[in-house]
Amino acid sequence: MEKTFSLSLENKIRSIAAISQESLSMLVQEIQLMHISKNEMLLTEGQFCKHVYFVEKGGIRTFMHNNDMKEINVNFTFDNSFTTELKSLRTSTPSAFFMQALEDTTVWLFEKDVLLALYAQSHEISNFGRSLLEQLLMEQEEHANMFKLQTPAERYQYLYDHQPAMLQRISLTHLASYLGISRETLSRIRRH
Amino acid sequence: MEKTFSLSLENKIRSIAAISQESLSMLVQEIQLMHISKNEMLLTEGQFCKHVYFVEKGGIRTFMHNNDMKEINVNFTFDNSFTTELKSLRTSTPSAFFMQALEDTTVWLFEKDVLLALYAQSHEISNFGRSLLEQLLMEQEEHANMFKLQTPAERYQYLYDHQPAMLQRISLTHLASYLGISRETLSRIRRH
DNA sequence: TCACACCTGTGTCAAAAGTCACAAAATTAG
DNA sequence: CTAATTTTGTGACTTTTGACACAGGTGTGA
Repeated sequence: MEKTFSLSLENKIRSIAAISQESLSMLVQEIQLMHISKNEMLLTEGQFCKHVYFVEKGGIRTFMHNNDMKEINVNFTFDNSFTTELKSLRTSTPSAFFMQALEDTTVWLFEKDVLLALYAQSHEISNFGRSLLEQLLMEQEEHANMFKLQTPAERYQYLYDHQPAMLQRISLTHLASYLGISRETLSRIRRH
Repeated sequence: MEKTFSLSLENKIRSIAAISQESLSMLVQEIQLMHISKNEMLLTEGQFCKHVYFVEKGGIRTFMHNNDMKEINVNFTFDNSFTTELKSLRTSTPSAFFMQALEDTTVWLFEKDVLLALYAQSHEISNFGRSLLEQLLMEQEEHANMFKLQTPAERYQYLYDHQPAMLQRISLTHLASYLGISRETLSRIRRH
């Protein structure tokens, strides 16, 4: 662990909510920088998630096991994005999910208890927390609607159009379960 | 429109976040009560959503049209629950969704601009806003995971086990698109 | 209470996706 | 650089789901 100025993090925070230099300093004062290597776990099933994560560079997949013990990916987080396991974080229960680095990854850790204290001290930080949640919820709703409105081929096309960079960094195997289809079907969709 | 004391609303707010009597009063001071009859629209596609809704009694479905202009239900909200169209509310864009009463329904309206002002005045109200979002996000994540982890029959069984009251109030036709399957398939699943 | 609209169940068939098996290609580790 | 491992592509077959058609049931409003 170390700590260094991060312009990309500062820009990201400012893009989510207007914030003064003072509040920004408070927010990033106690965060920790962490490097994790490809395939290492950021969070394991059963652990308590105590942080909000900001992926500065690299990629994280969030997955769980289904009834057949197959891995099902539920989220991918790449450069300059926030993520967490909200249910575990919020309710202080063991995580049902794993979080694993897809590449060598640099992550800033925002500790839950520190954040809660900061919310009480600064309206700006409180607004930032709420805006971040709003953004995550809108993304999640959009993703959920993909499953109801579109066929598997359309879901793939949607990512192809809206998140082309993601497709370069996620293996077909991992992408398939994220789209709710089998590896073979995705391979055949991609062929055209 | 009228205004009346609502114990169920007060209890709901307190269950989401600890709040003093003073902050609670501020929060409910300007909200409006609205009755809408079965099949009436609470929000129409293209309108700007300007409120967070609390359904005191009754039921609301949120739906949109797919490519074939078929109605796809994306959410149901019944007694004692909050809902809104977050994307429209948050980004001040026209709603992509319709919201319609499934039954004669009583709704409290929380105006967006009033809420934003209150967030700046009271840490407790600000915390309530964040907690409500956290809760909505956890529900949404759980719902999205249903589609990746479970078969249509398992998804129906899940609702049967976790939200039995909902199944009594939603028509099979509406439920089918919510579960991402055809009306006929749901009918056959339900037969056993 | 009667007519009409809407909702639900079901049979038949077609289309889509899953499963299994295995080969080819790509990536990784030593 | 090479062997081992992992990932991807594909064929054959099975299972699941969707689409269409239509009958029977339910509810609603005039």
